[in-house]
Amino acid sequence: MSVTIRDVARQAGVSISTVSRVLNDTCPVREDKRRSVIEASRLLGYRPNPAARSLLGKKVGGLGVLLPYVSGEFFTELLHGLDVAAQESKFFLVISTSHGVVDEFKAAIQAMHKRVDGMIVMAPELAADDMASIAKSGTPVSFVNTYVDGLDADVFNFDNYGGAFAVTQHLTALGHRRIAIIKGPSGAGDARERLRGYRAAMAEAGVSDTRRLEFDGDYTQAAGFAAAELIVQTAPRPTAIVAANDYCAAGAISALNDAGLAIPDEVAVTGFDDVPSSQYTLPPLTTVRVPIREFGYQVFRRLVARLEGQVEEDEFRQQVLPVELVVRGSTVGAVSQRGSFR
Amino acid sequence: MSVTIRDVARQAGVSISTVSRVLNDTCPVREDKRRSVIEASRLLGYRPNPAARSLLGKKVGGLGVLLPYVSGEFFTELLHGLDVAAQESKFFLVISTSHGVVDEFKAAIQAMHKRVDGMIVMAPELAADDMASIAKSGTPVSFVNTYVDGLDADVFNFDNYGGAFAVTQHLTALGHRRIAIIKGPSGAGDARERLRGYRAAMAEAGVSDTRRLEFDGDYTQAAGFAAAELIVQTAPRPTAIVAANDYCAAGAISALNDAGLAIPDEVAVTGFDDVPSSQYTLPPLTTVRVPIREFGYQVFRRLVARLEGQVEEDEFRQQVLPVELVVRGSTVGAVSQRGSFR
DNA sequence: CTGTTAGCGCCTTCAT
DNA sequence: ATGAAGGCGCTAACAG
Repeated sequence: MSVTIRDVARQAGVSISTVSRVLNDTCPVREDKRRSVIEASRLLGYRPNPAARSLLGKKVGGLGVLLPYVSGEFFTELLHGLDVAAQESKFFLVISTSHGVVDEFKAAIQAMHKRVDGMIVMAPELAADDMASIAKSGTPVSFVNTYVDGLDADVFNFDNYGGAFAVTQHLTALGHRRIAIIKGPSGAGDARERLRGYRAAMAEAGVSDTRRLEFDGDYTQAAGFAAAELIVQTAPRPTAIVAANDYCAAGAISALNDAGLAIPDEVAVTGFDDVPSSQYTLPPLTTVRVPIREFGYQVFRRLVARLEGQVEEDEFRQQVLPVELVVRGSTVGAVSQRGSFR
Repeated sequence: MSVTIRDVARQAGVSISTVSRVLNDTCPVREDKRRSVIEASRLLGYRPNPAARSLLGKKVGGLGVLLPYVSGEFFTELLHGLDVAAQESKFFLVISTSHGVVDEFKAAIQAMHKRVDGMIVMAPELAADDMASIAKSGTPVSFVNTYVDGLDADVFNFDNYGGAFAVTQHLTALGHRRIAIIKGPSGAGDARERLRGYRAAMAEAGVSDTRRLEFDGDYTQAAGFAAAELIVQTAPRPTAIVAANDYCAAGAISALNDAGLAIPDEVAVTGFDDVPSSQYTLPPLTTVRVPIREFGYQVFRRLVARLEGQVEEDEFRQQVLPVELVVRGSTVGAVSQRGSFR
């Protein structure tokens, strides 16, 4: 086995409590003993066993992160923000993915038990009561991108509604009226919010019935491609497409290119998220910028504040982070301007 | 506190040993007791405390991953591969980053102690003896992208030498002779290997002295930009640039565009890694494809095999994974072909 | 100031 | 087949 506190005590010629006191700096210890403990500890290469500490009810120093995936630019950016915050706070990150499968998700939650002091959870597919029970499990949790009310947890969302409203309004302001939407997965709260924003902006422009303009999708490029193929066959053909996210928009752009339709002159396209690669589509994508990394950072900081007792146990916050419209060539030819909508 | 094995025992009217036996399926237990234990356990929502288990010398079920960063397409892809493998093997991932700072790295290693059963480490900046001491720490370790001999650990590398050789040879075959290279960080083993490959291919083409053609860089886009600015001022001007990685190549492309030089007609450019965005540079980048995700997966599997005792304790493997030349528009105009070089 | 002791939750002999 | 008891490494009372 590895070296324990007892080995250090023996080596230093003191009791184990003295070693503990020196290493944790919890009570004053005579200088010579203190020194010999420190030396013995270094000599032996002693590392306290975190399991033993944890057993005594101490914090373990880890934060769990539960995401659908780790790949894709969205999650990458989120992880980056979390990582920066973790480094600052001396927490380590335990990461699990659910791949949208509820069972994998629950298994991951189980696995986190007692291994982390808190959790950051993004689980669009999870039912409200499952979330509630996680929130009550004893481990503090922050939910991300979650539209469930009354959780005993902090909840952080982007302004999905506002962003979708803004990008749709941008199109109506350009004169578009037949604006199709490629929706996100029907179960996901963020996708619903984006749909709501689209409908509201359409209604404001006088289009109150959008049923014929709504097409199914699931945030993937493939779905965007397939939906756009349907859209271009619709008569009268929509003059613009609001895609639920950037990947989906990228798929739509491919389909429009295949169909020989000019973007934005014959069909304009918009996305959502502003992942880095959206600057490089042809034409570059008009979209809604989401400050993902900053978002991750803030979520983390708030959770750490709670763990450190700086937040009342029963004080929960529901926070909506602003987003920003980014106008590029996929809606207005040969122009690249950016505007904030609030 | 949370519910312990004792609570379950009381609820089920048996001893804690019986509970343990039932839950771990370690010895036969009378059917009715077994059932009441299972029910009690579910009723109370019992979760074994992993800290207590770990204290008894059991595996903790986690794998540590230590990387310079989590952002950037390279690390993202690597994480993805690791994540897939982790999910399969029911391991959780503990992730830490060093940001290239040796002290952060060492702190992270400390933090992993006894919290994980094994570690996957990528630390280009770490000294050989530090690696050796990590390898001997008791926790099995796999090193990634590491050029240090004689480690008591598995070591996985890409064929950095071969890839650089191939991409340089591709240029010499096109007739180029004044081929500049923008190097990676001088301390990094992979960068050294890439430089070696470049020099070998140049020598093969009859250019044995490349000193005037070598420019400093550090894998960043900014460095690529700066280096290319120097390169275009060189007389006689190089006709091609081998960049140490794709980001660096992207910076060089920007600089060449700013200088009004046509790619590839006046200056050809190559990268290394084939990160996804390299398909979208203008022109698309000729580069070396590295199967990063697959790589992560394999590294993980091998480590798990070791943890499960399927590998002899003192059997270490040094593995080099093949790479592939991808030819795009940045070296040959209006063509997009892909070839394997081995 | 310092050593001794009692657990934290669990698994594992050792008896029964 | 099952219960009692010891101990993993550590911290925090409790005595000196």
